[in-house]
Amino acid sequence: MFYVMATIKDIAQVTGVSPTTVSNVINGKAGRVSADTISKIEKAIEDLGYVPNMSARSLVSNSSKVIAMVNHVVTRNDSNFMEDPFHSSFTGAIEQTLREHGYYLMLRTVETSEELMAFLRNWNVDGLFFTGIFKDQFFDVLSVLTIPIVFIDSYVRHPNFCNIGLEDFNGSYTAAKYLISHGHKRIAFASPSIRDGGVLQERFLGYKAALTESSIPFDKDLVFEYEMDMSSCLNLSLELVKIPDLTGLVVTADIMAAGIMAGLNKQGVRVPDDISVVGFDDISLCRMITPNLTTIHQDITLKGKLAVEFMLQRLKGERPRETEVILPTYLVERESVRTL
Amino acid sequence: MFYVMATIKDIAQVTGVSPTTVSNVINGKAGRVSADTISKIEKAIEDLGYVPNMSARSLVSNSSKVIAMVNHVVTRNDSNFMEDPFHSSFTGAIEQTLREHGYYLMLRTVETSEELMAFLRNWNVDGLFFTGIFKDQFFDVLSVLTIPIVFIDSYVRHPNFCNIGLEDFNGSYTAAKYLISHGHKRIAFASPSIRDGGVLQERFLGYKAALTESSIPFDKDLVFEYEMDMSSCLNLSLELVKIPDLTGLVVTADIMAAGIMAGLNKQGVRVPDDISVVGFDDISLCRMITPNLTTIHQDITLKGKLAVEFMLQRLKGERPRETEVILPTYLVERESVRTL
DNA sequence: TTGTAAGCGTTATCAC
DNA sequence: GTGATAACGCTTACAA
Repeated sequence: MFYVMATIKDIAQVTGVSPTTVSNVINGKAGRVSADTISKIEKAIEDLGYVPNMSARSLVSNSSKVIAMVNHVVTRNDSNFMEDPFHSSFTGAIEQTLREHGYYLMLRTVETSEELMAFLRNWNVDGLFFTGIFKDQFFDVLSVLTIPIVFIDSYVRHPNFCNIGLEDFNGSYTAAKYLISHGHKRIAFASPSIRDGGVLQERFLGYKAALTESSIPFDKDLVFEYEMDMSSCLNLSLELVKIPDLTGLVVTADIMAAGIMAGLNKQGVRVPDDISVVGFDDISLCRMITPNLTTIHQDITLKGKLAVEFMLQRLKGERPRETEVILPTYLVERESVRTL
Repeated sequence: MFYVMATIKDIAQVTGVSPTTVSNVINGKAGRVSADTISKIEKAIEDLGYVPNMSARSLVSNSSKVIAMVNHVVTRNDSNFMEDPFHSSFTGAIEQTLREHGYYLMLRTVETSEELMAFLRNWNVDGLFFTGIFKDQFFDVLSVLTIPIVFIDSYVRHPNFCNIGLEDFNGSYTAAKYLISHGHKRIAFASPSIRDGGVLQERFLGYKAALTESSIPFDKDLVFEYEMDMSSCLNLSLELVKIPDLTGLVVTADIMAAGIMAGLNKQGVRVPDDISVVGFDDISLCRMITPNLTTIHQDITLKGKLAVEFMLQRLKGERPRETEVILPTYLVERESVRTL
């Protein structure tokens, strides 16, 4: 397949030593090898352009150096489902750090537990990042595994797992409170489909708690579950303008907020004059739209860093003292909220 | 590592046949096996939860089923380098189709040819997606390979490679022409670092050609190479407002255009009243910002589809008649350009 | 300090 | 139809 594909045997032959010795040198067990042979072998490795065959290693060593980033496949509104700046910056950052530590990143979406399990065993996967899992989903499979598993944004607790989470409840709570403190009373909540035990549910509960705390009756007609893509946002804005007295809106993602605002704008409804909006995430988009979006900030870079850190620790066999990190959120005040 | 890890041998033992027979059944060489044993074996496979060990397969068969998506690591302005909706939607789409055909996707960034080569041989990679390569870069390595290679957005021509490209020249040409036809004469060009033989160079040349064709002298002080992140865009907008008589701006990416527009806005410079802007890509963001961004459309989903299609064809050993597809671009008229 | 040999899970060749 | 056996490239006891 490739021009040359030197193996340990080739190196051994050229150098006049045994495969074992070559292997020892490669694996840094240099204590057992004379300086002379080491340099001879290293030269041969260089000359022949030897690179280890990971499949062979994996086969014999029960460690594949493969880390998987698993996404649960979600029903998506067709095409532009992932015009979501998150995953990419995230995945990129994770790949980089992993690579620096000698690991390889596989991407995979799965639909069922069986699929997941099969995949993990196909490749003898060493570690697992899992994003956006819901309560009980895949739980049967995952809790059986002994490899390091790092969850991102999941409300699952288990001693075997690490979780990098976010103050989701708190975030939306703050958002709603902020609107309330600015005189708003009729506040809607917009989010993609809210599922049990998921991030969005927490955010929803935060929103609700803020209302209750301020003695504002919760009105479930003000909760809108729409997809994040542009046309869904447009449709949603059509609904919003029909609501009498609506003055505030809490949204669970900046992109969605931006889409809605564009829709409202088209309807002649002004933000923040007619409706005030608070987003979630604080992506750079917030400063690109007019008005600049007031939002709940989260540190996505840190999230990625922590996730890999956890993974690498567990990979080394260390057990991090904390099995969970909840990153803080805070409100960034911009221009999309008006005082009533 | 996992609770059970059934192998072909186990299946053989349970069924009372030889590993060879099991292997034959698994690989659909059923012609050689009696219907009776087949069903026995299939049952055992089910019962024991057997899944093939890909490492072993890879080792023996010279085919790993691993497809790599390789990105050239770019100097990036620190963190939020990849807040770019493209790669993620792209990668996601590719993974999905690949998976449906029994392949696995590895993500990898590389800095040098050696690194790339080592990686490919480490895993005996079956196929390669390569994004954003520049002329001659990695060329030495890639032209030696016999595995299918699909380029995306690369100006490299070679009989071994497939390339999914875009009318980059034409896109920016159209953008500039559009501005010119609306009465603009001082038109700047904003882009991330323009490298020889890259996509951005083509776009730059398109812009330049439009000027020349309309007898507008090219002024290299109107070419701005800035990163795409928000703060670079802000800085760039600071420069732009200093230029006397500047009325038009051609930008090579929508996100960048949006960032610049936000910056201009902050300076009290209005789009399109003071400066008209044309973007590139037509991401959903265009309809979220005010004014809606006039831009050059490209079909990113189609790009992904074609890329996998090419890959799968070549993987099957077919040689596509065309080795290159250049996707069309066209201008989408919105609100960011004013007639002078 | 170095070498021999077995074995990881799979497929392929060839014999029965 | 079915089954030994070897081989893929590597690591690891165990010898020498």
